[in-house]
Amino acid sequence: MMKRTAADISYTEDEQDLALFAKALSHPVRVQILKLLSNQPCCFTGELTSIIPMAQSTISQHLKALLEAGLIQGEINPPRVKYCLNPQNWQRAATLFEALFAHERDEDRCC
Amino acid sequence: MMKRTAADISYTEDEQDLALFAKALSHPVRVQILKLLSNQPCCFTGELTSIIPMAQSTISQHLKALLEAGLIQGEINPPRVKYCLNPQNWQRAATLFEALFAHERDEDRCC
DNA sequence: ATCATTTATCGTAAATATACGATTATCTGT
DNA sequence: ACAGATAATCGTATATTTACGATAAATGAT
Repeated sequence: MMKRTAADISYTEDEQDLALFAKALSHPVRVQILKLLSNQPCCFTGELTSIIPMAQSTISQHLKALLEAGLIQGEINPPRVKYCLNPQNWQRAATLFEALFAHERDEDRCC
Repeated sequence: MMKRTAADISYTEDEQDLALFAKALSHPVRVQILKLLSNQPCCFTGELTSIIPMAQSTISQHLKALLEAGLIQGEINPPRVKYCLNPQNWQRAATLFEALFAHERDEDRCC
C-alpha cells in the first residue's frame, strides 16, 4: 500500500486561494500597506518609503509579495510605479474571508 | 541621526492581530481544519487524522498553530482532546477582516 | 552625455515554517 | 499492573521568509 504524504492532499481552489491571500496578509507591514491603498485611490512606492521605516528594498519585496498574491497591481510610470488595489482579487478575497467566517455556530456548540 | 530599522516600526494592535490571524490561515490545511470546525459543533483530532492524509505529528503541529493564534480551543478529555472554534477570537478575526475589506473605492480609482 | 531619481533585483544572513518518524505522556479497559 | 489508544513533543532536514546593503535598470532633467 502506498504511503500517504502531504503531497497527496488536494485542496479546493477556494481553500488554496484563501491560504494565499491570508499569506499575503500575514505580515503587519503588508496589512498596513493595504490599509493605505484602500483608504486612498492610489499610492506611489515613494510615499511608502517615507511613511514606513524599512529599507527601500524590503518595501519593494513586500510589494512584490502583494503583487504576486494579486491583491495589488502596478502601473509603470517611470521612474515611478503607481500601485493600487486589484479590484477583482480584492473582491474575491473579501468574499472568501466572509464565507469562512459566515458560520457562527453558537447554538449547538458542545464546548 | 539614528538609523531607522524594521524594529522601529510600530503597528496598531489591530494590524498585528490581523496579521497573526492571517498567518494562521496561510496554510490550506489549516483553512480546511477551520472549515470543518465551523461546519460542525466540535471535532476530535482523531477524526482529523482519518480525514487529512498527513502525519499525526504534523496535524498536531497545525492544531497548535491555530491554538496559539487563538482561533480554536481544546478541551482535554483524555486520551482525546476535543477541539472547537474559539468564539470570541473567531468573531474578532471576522470583524478585523471585514473592516479591512470594507473599502471598495471603485469610484475615484485612478488606475 | 551625464547626473539625479526611483524602483527592482541580487546576494546573503538569520529566523521561521513545514514535514516526517520516533518517543513520551496520559488516560481506559482488562 | 499492563496493554491499547490518543495526542503532544522531540529531533531533524529542508524550504521559505524576512531583513539589509549594494547594485542595476530606466527615465527625466541639465
